[in-house]
Amino acid sequence: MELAEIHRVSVADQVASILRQRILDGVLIPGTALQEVPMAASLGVSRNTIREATRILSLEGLLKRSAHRGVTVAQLSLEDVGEIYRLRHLLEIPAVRAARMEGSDVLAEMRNALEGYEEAVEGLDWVRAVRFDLYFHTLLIRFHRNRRLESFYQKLLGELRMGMVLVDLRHDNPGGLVPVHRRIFELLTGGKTEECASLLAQHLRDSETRLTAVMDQRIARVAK
Amino acid sequence: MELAEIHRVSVADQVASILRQRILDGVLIPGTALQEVPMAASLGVSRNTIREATRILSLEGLLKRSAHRGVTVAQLSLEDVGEIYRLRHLLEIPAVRAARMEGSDVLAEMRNALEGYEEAVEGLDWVRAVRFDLYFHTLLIRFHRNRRLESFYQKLLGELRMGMVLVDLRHDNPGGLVPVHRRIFELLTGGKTEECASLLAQHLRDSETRLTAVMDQRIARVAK
DNA sequence: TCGGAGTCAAGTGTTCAACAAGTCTCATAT
DNA sequence: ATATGAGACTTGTTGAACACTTGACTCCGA
Repeated sequence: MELAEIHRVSVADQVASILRQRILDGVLIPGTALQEVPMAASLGVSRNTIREATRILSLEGLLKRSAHRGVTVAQLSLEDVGEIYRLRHLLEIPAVRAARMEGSDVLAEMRNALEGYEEAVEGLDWVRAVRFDLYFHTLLIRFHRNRRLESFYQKLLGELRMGMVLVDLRHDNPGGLVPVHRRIFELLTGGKTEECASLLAQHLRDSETRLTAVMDQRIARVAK
Repeated sequence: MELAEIHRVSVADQVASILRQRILDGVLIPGTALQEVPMAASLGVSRNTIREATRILSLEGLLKRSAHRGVTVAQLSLEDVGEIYRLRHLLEIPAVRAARMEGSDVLAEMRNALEGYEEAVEGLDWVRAVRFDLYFHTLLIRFHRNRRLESFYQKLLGELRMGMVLVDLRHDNPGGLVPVHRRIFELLTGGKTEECASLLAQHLRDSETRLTAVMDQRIARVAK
């Protein structure tokens, strides 16, 4: 008899997962106010459980709580984006330098991420594309072989993803990014570490510029 | 009339702070089991509030929850220590390279931390010494000027502190570390960035070795 | 018309009590 | 000595209640 993996997750964690997914997939838009009673009713759980879930997500930076005023879906500012991208440089570049290919399970997963990304782009599924894009970068971080860093990074990219799913696919075709990802992967597997690092740095700069531009437009439009 | 800073913190947050302090000061020893009802009674709050607080601290890595089995104060393994120290290298070294002295409020605080540390060592107050030691390093990170990184780092050093306060002062005199901290500070203010970085790296290696040795002894003693 | 004080509904913060669902202990039987 | 239950204990979750804030609305006077 095999040892079965039992799925024992607390209700609060499950609720947190559901909400997290809705936020990351752009179903819940930044700024949206969430009320405890309606949420509890719609998910079929008690208010206390909802409160635990929102507590979790606020510590992850996806929700923002203000006392007696309720929780809202967090909104990334331009400073936030700058901050996160500086961290991406700080952490991803050393990651490719630390990369060792020996029997790496990471590479296989990266190939999956790459293919998922390319398919999503081809199918014009923006949400999926963003998910695979950031998943690819998370895998880069895995070369540090550091669980704490990995979970921190996942949180970081979660915040970013929340902002990225909002950009409009028609104005901002991500297709141009496909070759970059593939090239990064090839340089990495080819052992051309320094070339890979500098291409990655360039890619990060481009990505930031692109996101910042869209956010600027959005801000301008709102101000109008 | 001035705009007064109002201190409106939820009870759950206050409870979390109290428990956090007790853990970081070594009052609550790693491995200790915490029960909800007695805690709630002793702190004069409800069970729900206690649960929120423990949820917070478990996300910080200071408590460990296992379903239906209660929460215990987290215990650092040797792997954890290694992981944390690798992150310290990864983050602190670039921090001194990024350091810019222009009108820095950080430097003044570092001097405070330094003096607090030296006083604590002189007074043989180990808990205080560890607190100031790690505070000094937190300030180093501040040169990155990145709030997310800072809060992550604080969490990291919190975990470490939980382990460090346990070492026995008599067997492991930290006095020898005083000059190192001061020297790092001097090199930093003197603009000798590279010397500072390499001294810091050495200091981190020493610190890890020292902690690991004590933990090894402790493990051996328990196994006996 | 405008601005401010008082009023009120709605929502969050916190507590309490109850029950469901695991876990641990310990006495019992083999 | 090793399984096996029964039962006590603890955590997980719910639902209801009440205190406190907040924000909007009304009403009033200038």
